[in-house]
Amino acid sequence: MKYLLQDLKVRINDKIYIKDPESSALGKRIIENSIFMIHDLGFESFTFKKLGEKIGSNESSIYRYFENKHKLLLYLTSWYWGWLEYQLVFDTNSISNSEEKLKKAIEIITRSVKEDSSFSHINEVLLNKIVVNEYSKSYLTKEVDNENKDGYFSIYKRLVTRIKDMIIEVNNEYPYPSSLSSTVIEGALHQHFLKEHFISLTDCNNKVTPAKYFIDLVFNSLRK
Amino acid sequence: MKYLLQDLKVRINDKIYIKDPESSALGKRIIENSIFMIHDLGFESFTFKKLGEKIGSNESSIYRYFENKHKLLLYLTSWYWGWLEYQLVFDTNSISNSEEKLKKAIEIITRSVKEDSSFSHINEVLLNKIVVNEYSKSYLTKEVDNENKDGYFSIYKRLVTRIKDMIIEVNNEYPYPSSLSSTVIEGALHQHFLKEHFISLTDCNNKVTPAKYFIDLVFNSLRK
DNA sequence: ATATTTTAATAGTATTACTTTTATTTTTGC
DNA sequence: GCAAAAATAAAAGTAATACTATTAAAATAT
Repeated sequence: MKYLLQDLKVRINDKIYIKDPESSALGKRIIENSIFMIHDLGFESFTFKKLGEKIGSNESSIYRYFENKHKLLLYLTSWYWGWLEYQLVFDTNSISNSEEKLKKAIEIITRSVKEDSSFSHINEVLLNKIVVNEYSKSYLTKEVDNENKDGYFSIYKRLVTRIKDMIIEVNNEYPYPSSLSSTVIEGALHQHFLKEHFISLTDCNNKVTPAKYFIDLVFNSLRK
Repeated sequence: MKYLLQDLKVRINDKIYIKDPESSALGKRIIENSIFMIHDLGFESFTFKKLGEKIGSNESSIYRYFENKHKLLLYLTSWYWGWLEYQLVFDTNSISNSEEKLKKAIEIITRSVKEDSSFSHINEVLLNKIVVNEYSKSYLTKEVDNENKDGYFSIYKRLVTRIKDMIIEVNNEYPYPSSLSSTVIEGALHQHFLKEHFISLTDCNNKVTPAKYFIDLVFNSLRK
């Protein structure tokens, strides 16, 4: 599988960038180092000027790739969801039993990324942490409806739909498959955040994974 | 109940503000109009300068009350959670049946605020919308651990704990009461957001309330 | 009526989030 | 291998943000 991923290029909506960062060495350095910097500084303190300094390049050159840092965040998070979707499809495709398939799917989307598959300049471990801490900020904006129309969230939406379809496969009478799917995906990020910063608000810890909690939650809801 | 609320003053951690906005007419105008402006502009575009202009006052005067707009957001959201907690306690206190009590609690925390109880300068309808759109931003920061230590999120945490305790009352063998509580409270905000901006990702709409979905979710999990 | 506190007005600073222009370097097409 | 085109770097500039500091005026409290 690692092998196959070597050639994977996640397809990102080309309105998100001005110039495709995958198309040049500078572009790749922008992506690689923006992940380090956003992880270190947090999205609010991260600026293109600082990034330019870090990669020994100019602020204005970065603007040739992304209109602003919000678009860069959309790029990074879209890439992440696309990467997760690939794993989801790959790892569940051969499972014929629908319960098992859904269980596996929940495991994949709720686990924290432990090792950098390092097939590229993208560090998935850090990117996963960025998504936990920053993803909400990409859509909790006044521009969300326009950006949604432009398809900026389509990969994420496709992922929610995939899980929804698996839920329906298990129990087609369950009345809230979309809400349950979005709850699990968003809730997983939230439980990971709580685990790090508000331990009294979660039961997840070293021993109890979010996967365990969410599998219990989902299958209790789908019992007939 | 409206009557009783007239005298309610939500107690906010006094480190959140420099000068208590409840203590002066200017302070109250700051709160009242910041709610209008954050709702209109979104938190990112909201500034103290604009607020100063709107209330016919000076930017620097607002800084006498709040260190920065992040602290103002913490104030507003703390007030909101305190107000919700009051309703929760008030409306569930007399219910002796623990299932019924939890059901009522979920209804209260997942409903959207429909009418301004207008006992004060605070518009709860708009504040509820602000919480849906902006609350995550108050804790998804690099300062969260320090601010948590300083008790900035204590009202919210107390609310999560109250629901957790009600969950345990219904089924003390359920292994994830804290996670379930935090999932419902955070998930309710999320479902309301999806309802407005990503209808394909939720089953909630005019007819199906988030309350309905979450009551089903919770009680399916608590069945013995 | 005076002292104290609060608010308003003004000005100033450092930083952000860009844009523009021009020069230099790199790539590519022939 | 060279010219043209494209990409990048450097520098400078702008408007806005997120503040701080100072001083004056107004409100209030004793």
